[in-house]
Amino acid sequence: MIAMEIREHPQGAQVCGLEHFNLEQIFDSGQCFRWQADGDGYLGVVNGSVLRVVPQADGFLADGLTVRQCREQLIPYFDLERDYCAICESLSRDPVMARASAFGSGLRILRQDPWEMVITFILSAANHIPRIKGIIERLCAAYGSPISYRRETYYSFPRAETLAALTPQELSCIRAGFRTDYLLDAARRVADGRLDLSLLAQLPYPEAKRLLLEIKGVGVKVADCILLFGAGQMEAFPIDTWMKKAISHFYGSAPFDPARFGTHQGIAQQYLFYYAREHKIAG
DNA sequence: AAACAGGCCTAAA
DNA sequence: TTTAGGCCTGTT
Repeated sequence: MIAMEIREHPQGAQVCGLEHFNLEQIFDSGQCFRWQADGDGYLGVVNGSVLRVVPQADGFLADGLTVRQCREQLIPYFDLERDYCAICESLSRDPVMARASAFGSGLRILRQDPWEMVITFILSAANHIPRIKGIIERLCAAYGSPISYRRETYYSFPRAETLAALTPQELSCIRAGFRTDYLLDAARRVADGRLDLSLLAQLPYPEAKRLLLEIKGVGVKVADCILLFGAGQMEAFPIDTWMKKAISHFYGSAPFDPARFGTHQGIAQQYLFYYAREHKIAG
């Protein structure tokens, strides 16, 4: 086991000594929707700033960031302090998970903004990824703040207060369909304080989930995605259509309890989901 | 071109 | 408590 190191680089900050880290896998694992390929790396808008990261042999380059910025922003974002080696090893006692975790060995659970995750996964319901991305980009372009980066304009994710003040008609430009009313319910709850998003990471998983389920348009699956990708709740185990296929395919029709994977169910879910989707596993 | 999509809500048993 | 149908919009 080598140790992570962050050092200065002419072009930014360089993170090396990483194992179990692959940006391509991470950005293609369905947990984030605002990263795009950009030259030899990837560009995304995270917490109101444009970030550019470039894969390197045993880590990545954070373009234009200081070592300090890199440490403060990207260690949590990419979950770099968690020992994925140990988790894979433990999960691999299950033969299916041994295969899945080897296949997606560079996956990480991102720690994203909970508010952005609430809206993102509300929008994901009965939808395909390209369309989800389209809706989110139109939402940000219409109601986010412009950010200039290398002569291009990008947009931050809109604030809850901004969206809460809108009418469904004013949101029709994003073409979210029936999800618009759900989005507004979420925005109003957050804006007026009925829902305190800072609790999502603090409360025990079942209680945090209960809070989210009060939002219209948030069911069990969407709540689990929000908790896993936006609150670091590793007990969350979202089961969507792909996971249903994977579970019946690999584990049969017997009752399935995610607790079989121990305290890091959510990470197990990500390996299995990625494996099933990349292999187009059929139920 | 009809069916379906990374669900959820509501109504009805 | 479980189940069916509807839902905007886009794609296959």
